[in-house]
Amino acid sequence: MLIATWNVNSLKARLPRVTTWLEEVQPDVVCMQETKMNDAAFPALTFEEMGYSTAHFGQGQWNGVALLSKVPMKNVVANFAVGEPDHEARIITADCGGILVTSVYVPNGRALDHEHYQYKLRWMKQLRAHAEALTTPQGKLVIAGDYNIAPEDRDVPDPAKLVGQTHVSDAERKVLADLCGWGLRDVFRDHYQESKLYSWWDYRGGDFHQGRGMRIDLMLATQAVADKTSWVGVDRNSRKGEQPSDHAPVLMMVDA
DNA sequence: ATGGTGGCCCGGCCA
Repeated sequence: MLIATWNVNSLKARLPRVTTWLEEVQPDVVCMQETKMNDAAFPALTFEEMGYSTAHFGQGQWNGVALLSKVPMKNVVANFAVGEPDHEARIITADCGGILVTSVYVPNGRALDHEHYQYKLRWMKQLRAHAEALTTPQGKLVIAGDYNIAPEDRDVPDPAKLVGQTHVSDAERKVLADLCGWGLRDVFRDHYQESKLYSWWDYRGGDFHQGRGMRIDLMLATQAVADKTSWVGVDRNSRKGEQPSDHAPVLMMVDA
């Protein structure tokens, strides 16, 4: 089963590229983020014609997450599975062919002294509670999406330049490590050790072409899933060309 | 230190 995550940065703006990509790559399950539309505007029929079941949790012009699945999808949960519901559309979960799959769009944080940063830290703690509520560390769970956190210094080009900024702070990395400590593996890191492998590049300043990005789109999987993961990759080509998202898809192949 | 690009939708906000 090929599972992908992609922050599309507006599904309305990206739909032609998304459908072309689905035809080429044929992922079985897709976690999508930043659809930036209402549920009524979500092009479910377009995806259904391509063989996908869909679930969307939107709120309008910001945020919005979705799941596409070619394998039977059931038990859809919009929002957190436990605790106070988030007031923004950032998380959706479903059972896709026996694997619990959660698509997440973690709050950006904006700045270390901003209220939004505290929201981000709280959000990550609730995400751990969400995982605990869904299953045990021995279960089959993938939480994939835009975490807006670069887990380690090797996930950014120049750590010294980012001191004092979001995405790399100790507190953010700690709440991510705490989530993984529950029983999730960063499957990309199980397969690649080198630095300078990214999933997001700012539109500005020619960052993509100059290799300035961050690895902030993560696929976290319980051990049972990670053990069956034969391949992981970032589809950099999808960051090229006309009207790209600023994120590239990340993919993992889970053997039956 | 700022602003750069590109979403939202048309004046800034957000990333």
